[in-house]
Amino acid sequence: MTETTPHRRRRVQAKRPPTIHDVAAHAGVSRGTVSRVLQGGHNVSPASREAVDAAIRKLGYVVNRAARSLVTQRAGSVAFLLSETQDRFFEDPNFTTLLRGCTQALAAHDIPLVVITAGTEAERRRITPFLSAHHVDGVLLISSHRGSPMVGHLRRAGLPFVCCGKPLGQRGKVSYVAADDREGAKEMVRYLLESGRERIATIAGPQDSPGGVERLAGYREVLAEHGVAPDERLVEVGDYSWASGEAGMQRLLARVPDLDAVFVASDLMADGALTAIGRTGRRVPADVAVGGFDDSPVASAARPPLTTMRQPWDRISETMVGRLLAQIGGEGPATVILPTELVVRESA
Amino acid sequence: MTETTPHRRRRVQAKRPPTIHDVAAHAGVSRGTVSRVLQGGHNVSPASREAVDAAIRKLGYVVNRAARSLVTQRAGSVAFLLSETQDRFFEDPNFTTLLRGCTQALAAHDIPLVVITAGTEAERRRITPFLSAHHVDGVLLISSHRGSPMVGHLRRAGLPFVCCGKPLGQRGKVSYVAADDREGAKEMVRYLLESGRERIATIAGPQDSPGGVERLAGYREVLAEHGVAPDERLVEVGDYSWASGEAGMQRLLARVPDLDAVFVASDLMADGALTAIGRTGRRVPADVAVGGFDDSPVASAARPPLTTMRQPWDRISETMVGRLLAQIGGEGPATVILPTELVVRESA
DNA sequence: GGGACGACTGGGAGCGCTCCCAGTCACCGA
DNA sequence: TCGGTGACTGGGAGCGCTCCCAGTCGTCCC
Repeated sequence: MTETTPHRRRRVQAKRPPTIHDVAAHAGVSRGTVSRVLQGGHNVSPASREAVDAAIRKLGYVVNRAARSLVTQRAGSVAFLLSETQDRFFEDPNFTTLLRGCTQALAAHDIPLVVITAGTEAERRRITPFLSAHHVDGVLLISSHRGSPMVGHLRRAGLPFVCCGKPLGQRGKVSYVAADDREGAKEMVRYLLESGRERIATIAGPQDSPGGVERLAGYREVLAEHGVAPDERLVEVGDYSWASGEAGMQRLLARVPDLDAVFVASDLMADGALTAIGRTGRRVPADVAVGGFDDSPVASAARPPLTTMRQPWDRISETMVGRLLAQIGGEGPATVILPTELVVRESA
Repeated sequence: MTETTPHRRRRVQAKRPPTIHDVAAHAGVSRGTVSRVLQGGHNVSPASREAVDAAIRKLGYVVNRAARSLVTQRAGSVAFLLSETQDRFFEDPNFTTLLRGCTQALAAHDIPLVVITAGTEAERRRITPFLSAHHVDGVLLISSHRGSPMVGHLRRAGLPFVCCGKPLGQRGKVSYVAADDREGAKEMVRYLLESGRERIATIAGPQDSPGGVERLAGYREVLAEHGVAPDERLVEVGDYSWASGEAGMQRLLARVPDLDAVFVASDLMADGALTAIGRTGRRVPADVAVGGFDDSPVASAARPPLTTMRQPWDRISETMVGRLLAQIGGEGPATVILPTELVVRESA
């Protein structure tokens, strides 16, 4: 009778971390019971729960995410996907605020955040398999441009996602969270009007970005509501960069020397505008009032500090994460618009 | 004779993604052979390899990372760990540059980057189990302060890690990649001396950060080498923030009105210094030359644009990733110092 | 008394991989 | 002819979990 040699291989390794099996043995219960405690402890007697908790603490047990993922078919992580030319985002001061907010909001749920860039076609090709294989459970999509190709990819992959800002040029229902750009712009322009300004110019954001479009629309709307005749010579369009703000302001001042206020669609551009104004010898806010948008760090560092509309980044990131988790949990898409807040400093 | 009912449960679900088994069946080989192809194709006949590749393409097969992790005991991902008060980093323009560089360098190896913050004690407690359970294979540690507690944690967890910048106050060998702060500072001060400046002040960085210490040391060293008597009235210490640069410059000018140059340890502080100088009616660079450090975006946006030392962020992040992967592969710790580069603009 | 029910538990099966052993087959040199 | 060797392959075992089924108890109601 030959003895069966059951190739017990058991990789030799220095002290493997404890498994659910060890915990079960220590607590004198079965693996099933430990697993039940791990996911909330329903249908577990108080005595068992306590024994398991004690064993977990004693052994320093941490669940093995790979094993869990394998059976639950869930990655247990979420992606922060930058679908945009690198520089545009990485130089945007709002970007880090958003990243920080999302990281924190997810940390509360114990969900790791994976950062992925998809600025070029090559990068998109590389990450598509990653996404369609569901190596993350959902995606926070950061893209400011019209028609990001990622929206289509994500839909096809069947991955839940939430956009930051309204995605332009998309058919069908897309989840997004955005600040109320139009209402924010209106409030700022209204504030300028009410503080007695009469010739209010604007430097808008790029017209292929939702913020750019909406803020310009808000500007026009308020003026119309107040019976001010539209004057296209008072409108410049920038690209959110410092330089475009400076250049835009220069053109505005050349065209309409007696303007007495300007609503600039981003703080960075507003800072550039400040420089252009200063160069002509005009004083801010005495001669020209300047209103920005974002309340990014440059706003308080600018000279004079900028009056601006604060974007509620904390709430935006929290809401994005909340929505994403809801969608991963099976809920349908939704859109959330959050109010902005006027921050009065010295420039207006 | 009761028939054994083998509870074939096989979760019913809409079209599961193809597994290695499906690929094997399609290619007419065994799972083992597919697996071998997946990891480089050693000991696989060309015919098999080709059949497997074709099957993979046809089925759109993507390896299941969870399953692989489970058996290899490797997470297949790496952490970007911010061990620092949130704001300090998230407002640092270099931070995003570094994050971008690391993401890109890792993307080339198909390794996802997980962002983790550990600014507070509570956060550290939360992430410690995550790290010690090896939910990532290694850590890129971003911390500018003396004695980050994370170094100890990581050591205890046996996780490979590489610091960005020399970690202060650490015993034992720690891997790090840093710019040559001291040599960079020396080059800048040398440049100021050679362009005829005689009373050169400095606004140093915080003295609990390696950059702060080294750049100040470099400043002192060059002056000594050139036979300039040390004068502590010419030294101010800031915290890298815009405001501290402005305040420091104000104090310097009050104390030593006839200084004709200043070496500022960061561009952000240098921009603040510019404002303080401008307010006194002095001209830059005619009256006071200003040299910064970093070559961050503010350097070119400043008025006048800053002459500064460029930190080689791209190479730093690439090198950090390279070192980390080497350590994950079993190599020992190492330190790498990369040269900085003088960028001459208008301020000096 | 007996059936129904709810609370709780144990443990088999299986998630999709990699690892490793035992082959098989051709080829070579003695 | 035969053993040895190297290239290649198949498939069992097992990584650490969760899921689910089949139990085992009390309890309660008819």
